[in-house]
Amino acid sequence: MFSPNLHHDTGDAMTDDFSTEQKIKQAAQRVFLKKGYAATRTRDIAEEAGFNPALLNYYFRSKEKLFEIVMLENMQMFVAGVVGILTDDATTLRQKLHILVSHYIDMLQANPDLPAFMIGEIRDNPDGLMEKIGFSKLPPDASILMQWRTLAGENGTFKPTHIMMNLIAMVVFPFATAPLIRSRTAMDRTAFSALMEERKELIPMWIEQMILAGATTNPKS
Amino acid sequence: MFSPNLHHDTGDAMTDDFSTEQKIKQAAQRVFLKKGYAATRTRDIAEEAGFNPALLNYYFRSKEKLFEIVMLENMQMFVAGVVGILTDDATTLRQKLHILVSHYIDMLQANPDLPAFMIGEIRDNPDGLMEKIGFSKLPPDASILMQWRTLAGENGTFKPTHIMMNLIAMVVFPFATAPLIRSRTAMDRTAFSALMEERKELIPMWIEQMILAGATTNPKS
DNA sequence: GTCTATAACCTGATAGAC
DNA sequence: GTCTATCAGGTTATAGAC
Repeated sequence: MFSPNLHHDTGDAMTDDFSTEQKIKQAAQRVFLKKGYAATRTRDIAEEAGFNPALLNYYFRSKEKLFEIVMLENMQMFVAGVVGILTDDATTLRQKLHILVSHYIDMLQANPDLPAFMIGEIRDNPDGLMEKIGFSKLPPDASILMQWRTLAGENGTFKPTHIMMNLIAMVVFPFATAPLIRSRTAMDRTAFSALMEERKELIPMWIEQMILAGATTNPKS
Repeated sequence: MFSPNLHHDTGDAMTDDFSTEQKIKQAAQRVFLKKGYAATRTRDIAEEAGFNPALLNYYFRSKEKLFEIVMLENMQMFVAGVVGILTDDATTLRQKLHILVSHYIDMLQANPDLPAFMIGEIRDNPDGLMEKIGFSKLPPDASILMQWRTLAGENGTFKPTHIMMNLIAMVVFPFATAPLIRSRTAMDRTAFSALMEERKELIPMWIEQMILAGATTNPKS
């Protein structure tokens, strides 16, 4: 039903990253990411890529089709590699947290507009593209879940969902609100980046504390 | 330069909440909040309010003017009352955290679309309406800052900015991503609300831990 | 494959009757 | 104050020349 290349194949086995099609896709990625779907005009994309607006329709048929492609790739960026990290039997829980947080912060430093874009899309298209993404659920015996239970005890006092929320929130939210944070604290882009680098060490530490705070052995008892 | 009522006064002293003007504003609030500025058509607002599209221009002259008004009120919701909480000499730090978190969660339970809306606007209009908001900086001797220093020691190992980020992130982020969270965890709206109610107790606890973890007395020493 | 010209459509805003 | 009808402007998409 869905094909990334709507037009005929080039005949070349390898995909040429400098082809017009690729350039348009990359330009679209940048513009959609910065402004969102509704606020983006196809002319913006053509201008950004330095091409004629008609080429967009030649290669991708419509703005919407192009958006779906870019969208899908952006979403996959969010989940790429994560399952591998979480199911690795060779790493400790502490190591997993470190690797996961570093992985995400690095990715977001390179793509700082991604969080706001995703949040906008989640809103505009609640059930639309959400399923298309390979957000495959973890198997119940995934390494991280076993380790989690060991640390928190079988009957931790609050749900893992809370901790997951916190982990993602602490990593992603600062990027989503970066313009506001920077203007409020008079940080420039470099200072903000440095702050996020600090968080690579801090967030895993905080998360570990949270897991312990919810462990079976309640401080009050 | 900016006046909420562009047309002549009604002559009535009290503002009638059921006037056409008010109804349009409320409908606009709902639609803008759900879809953002760019994706909203003036016809959507008229339909939502059950009125003729022409009335929007009659009362507010343009879509943009109407948006500014609604926007401003939304943003003020975010900061309303917070300074008062943070500078109250009669409450402990722990109490302040509790009150602040409860205050925000209550407000967001009533306005769950607000976070995604704000994030979208921060992106689309980085420096535009940000200053109009009464985001008045705290005085350096604000009660909460003194109490913070007492708890963390004068030279806490990491910046208060981190903790502030975490506090806001843990409260706001779940709402910004609620549709995704609910679909991923098979929660209905009620279950999600209940989860956020739990967080009224949990977040202040976590934050306190974080402050202690960054206190002058380092666990390692 | 790429460009120019233009069609087809949509959206915000206004004029004028009631 | 509210409605109908319509305009002006801008946007996506296509037809057809090169």
